[in-house]
Amino acid sequence: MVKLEQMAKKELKMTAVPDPSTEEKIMAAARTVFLEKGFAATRTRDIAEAAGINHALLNYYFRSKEKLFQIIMLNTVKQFFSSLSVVFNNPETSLEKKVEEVANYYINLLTAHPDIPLFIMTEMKKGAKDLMNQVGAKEIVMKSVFIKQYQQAVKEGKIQKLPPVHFLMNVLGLTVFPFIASPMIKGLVDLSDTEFTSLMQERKKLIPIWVKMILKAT
Amino acid sequence: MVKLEQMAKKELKMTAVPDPSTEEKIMAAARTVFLEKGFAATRTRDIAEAAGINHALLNYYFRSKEKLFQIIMLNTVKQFFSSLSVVFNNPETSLEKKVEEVANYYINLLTAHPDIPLFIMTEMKKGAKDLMNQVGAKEIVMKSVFIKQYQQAVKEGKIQKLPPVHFLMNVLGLTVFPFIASPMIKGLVDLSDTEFTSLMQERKKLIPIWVKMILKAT
DNA sequence: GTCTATAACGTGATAGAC
DNA sequence: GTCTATCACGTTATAGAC
Repeated sequence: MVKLEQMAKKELKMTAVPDPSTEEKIMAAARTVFLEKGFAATRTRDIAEAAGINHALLNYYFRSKEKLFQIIMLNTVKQFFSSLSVVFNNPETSLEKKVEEVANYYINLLTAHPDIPLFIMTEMKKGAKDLMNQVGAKEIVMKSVFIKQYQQAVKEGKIQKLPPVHFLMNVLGLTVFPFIASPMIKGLVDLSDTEFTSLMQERKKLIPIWVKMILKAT
Repeated sequence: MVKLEQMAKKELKMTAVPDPSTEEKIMAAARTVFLEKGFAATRTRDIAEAAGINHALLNYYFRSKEKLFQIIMLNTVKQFFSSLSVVFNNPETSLEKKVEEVANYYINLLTAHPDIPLFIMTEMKKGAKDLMNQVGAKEIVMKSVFIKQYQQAVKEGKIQKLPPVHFLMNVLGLTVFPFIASPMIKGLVDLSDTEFTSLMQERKKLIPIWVKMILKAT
């Protein structure tokens, strides 16, 4: 498990390296293909081809498809929660400001990488607990300044008295769901990719307003 | 394509038949397994086992895994949109009432079959357009009384002036997203299945209130 | 480290007896 | 219609030359 952690770190450091090593090329390609097709539907040959390397090298560097997948998965989940941690634990910003920052961050991230949420949700069905522990998701979210601020606001009667889970589901639902459902949405309303993207940009401003209303509702 | 439609209908009529035929047993089992694992990860042998039949019979009745999948897929999407149509096109109910009914319907459906949304969203990446046409999803939603009421309310200045897509995403996001993300949510907050279900029951009342606030927000 | 060749296995599908 | 046996193929993984 330590080994896996090390290799996972390696992938994250892969930014702007002059000439990517074979190992790095494989990981980059694996990330793309796994995210697009999911574990079961991707063949190691697809990854090798996308990486422009001989497919035997994949096993040389990572032993198995499964191991390679675990590394990619771990990093993707890490990415999903890491910046959330920064935003959620900033003691300087208000509850409302945090919502705004979360919406902004995720809409930017998912506009660039729309496959992330469906990938994470799908693969979490096969073992969420392990992953959540490895990235410390529970601590990041539930022990955050954000939650404390929420509970304080409830105590002061400023917002509706409800468990914070509802609030989490609301913010993520409003922000992340459109990306998950984008094939359906685009089919329903005849949206081009560009039009969809600008809708999401609009939501950066709208979601904080909406959430503010939701919080006060009785 | 006519043939496929007929077989798809057959599956829907499968309720409370005294002794299910082999064909029906296969479809029921296929539905369960496909919904749980997705197309790529399920083996026809899994389906045969779940149905309690010889795995050669699967090909005898349905020619291929692919054909069988299409039937299941079509019915699942149909189910997802059918009752929506009834609710959305009722001229007797108000906009607010419709939101309430949609939330109620989906929370009931997804509590019983939590795998449906992730299944639909995943498989729609490989061809949403065809499916949407086959079930007439675009007409059901975009030409509905619901949309007309929405546009009327905008014209009268009763609600915020925004394209109805945002509204659709909001209602579905608040209602459906929690089921998609349930493995993550349960991991974050340490919820049992029962606790999760009762949270969703709570949302039946909350979502209509929240949506009302969202609509008015400026 | 990288390649070719091939092993080992699983899976979808069919032939043919009953 | 149902079963057993088997084929044909694709896929992961490895052995071994370079």
